[in-house]
Amino acid sequence: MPPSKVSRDISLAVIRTACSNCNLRELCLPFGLSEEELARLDELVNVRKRIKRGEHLYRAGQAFESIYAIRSGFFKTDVLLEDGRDQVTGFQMAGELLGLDGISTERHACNAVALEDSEVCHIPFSRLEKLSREIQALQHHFHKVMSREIVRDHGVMMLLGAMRAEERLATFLLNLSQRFTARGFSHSEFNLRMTREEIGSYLGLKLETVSRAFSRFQEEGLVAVQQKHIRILDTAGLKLLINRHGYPGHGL
Amino acid sequence: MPPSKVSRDISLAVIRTACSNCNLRELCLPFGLSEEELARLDELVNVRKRIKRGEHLYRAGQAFESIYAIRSGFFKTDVLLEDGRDQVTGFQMAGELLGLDGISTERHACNAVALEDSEVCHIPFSRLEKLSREIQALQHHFHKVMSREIVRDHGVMMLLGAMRAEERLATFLLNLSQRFTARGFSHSEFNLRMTREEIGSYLGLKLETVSRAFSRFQEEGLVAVQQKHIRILDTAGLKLLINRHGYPGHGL
DNA sequence: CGCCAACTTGATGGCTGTCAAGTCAGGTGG
DNA sequence: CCACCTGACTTGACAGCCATCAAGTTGGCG
Repeated sequence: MPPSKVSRDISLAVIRTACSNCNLRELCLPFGLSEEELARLDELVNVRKRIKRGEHLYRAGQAFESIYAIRSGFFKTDVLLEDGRDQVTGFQMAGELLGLDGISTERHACNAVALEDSEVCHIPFSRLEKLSREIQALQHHFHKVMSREIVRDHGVMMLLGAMRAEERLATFLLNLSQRFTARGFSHSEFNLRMTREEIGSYLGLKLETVSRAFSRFQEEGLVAVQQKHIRILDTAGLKLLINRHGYPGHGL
Repeated sequence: MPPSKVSRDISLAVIRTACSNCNLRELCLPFGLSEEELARLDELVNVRKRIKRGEHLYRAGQAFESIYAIRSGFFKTDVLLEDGRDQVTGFQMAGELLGLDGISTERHACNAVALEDSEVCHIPFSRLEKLSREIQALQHHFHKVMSREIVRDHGVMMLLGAMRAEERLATFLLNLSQRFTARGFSHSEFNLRMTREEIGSYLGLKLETVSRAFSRFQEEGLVAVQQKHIRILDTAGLKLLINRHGYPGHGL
């Protein structure tokens, strides 16, 4: 595992930017704001940071001050148990927010690590709260984003608590596909940014089990797997696979 | 499973109430508000509903309009898969909020069921948003509550993804104990409101596994179990049990 | 008193974890 | 440009934890 050396401060090239020009407007905080409101958000979200692959955006325990919007790149978040076990709690891509977990205790509750060279917008939280007291649409949208995170987490609980290995992986692939689609990329072909071990941690499986499930999907013609490159060949087949184990005598 | 007959409207005895007199002030939304601010919250949260054991407070798919603060009683929330599998996503007790999942899509994303006769305070969400634009402390506290839910969910993911059956149950019991303590009840002795099957669903286990784990805890003198009555005899022992399976060669 | 849901306990099996060996791909240095 | 090296991945054999199936017990309630 890489982070053996003491982590220096993140190499942050600070750049001016503007939500009003961002092509992720529709996915991110600016959603639904008027021109004038957008301009006010711009004043707040005006600093971008570059995070290189493998570096931490923040670590569990650090004081919380800001949330981050992913401008480009790919992240994972994870939590650690005292004895060294860890659990990946999510993978985040462009347009999604990082750091919401820190509001609760004013300290970050998880680690956020870039899985590829990335850029994030820096959003001081107290200023966001101030602005969302003034702009109703911003307030409401922010609440929706937090709520969506809660709903997403419940979906992961379902996945971890009630699904078998292949169902979990199928759900994961379909979810990735859908999120890539929403960003204008191919829904059927993409590169995984994370290792089998990270996928396994997220899905509550060991890396060998993830690997075997991929192989089986390939045998059955559901996907074409070549290392990190994935082509989804049979979306319907993957969906079908997920709902086959509910009632006894439902096919298997 | 009971809900076979068509669910009539919840029998709701509507009662006037006031946050300013509520003995759950310190746990609930009013936390940190001044006298005057409290009075304004009172205007909003002025209706109480009674929900009888087994009844739904809301169902997945219903239009979202309000969140609910539990005044007394005990609830579970769960999500359903199309094929009939379900996953309990949480157990909620007095002072906790229900319905945050509905903000995202304006429809409830899960079911909320009373596990004993309960009372909830009804909080129209649009009015809460309005008030929290005007009262900074309320806004901030509400954000903290949502964030806390996210952090809690990540803890459950850790539990489901990285722990074994007995660790999960121990974690669950310690969590209940801590929450009862915060409400002024005994930390070592309480009654479970949920069945073994519901505990199992929450923990990603079958009811038989939950039962066996209880028996084993009893054999080892960690807890005294008599049906739904639980006495925790060795808190330290339960905690110890949780961190024994991390690194290889860590005791087991 | 009897019924039924909830719970406990035992026997068995299967999914996934563990351990191990081997393959592949990408990057580095000669 | 190629050999080497390393991390990531695949595949196989085996084992263990938990699910499944089944029978019996308990406790609450009408």
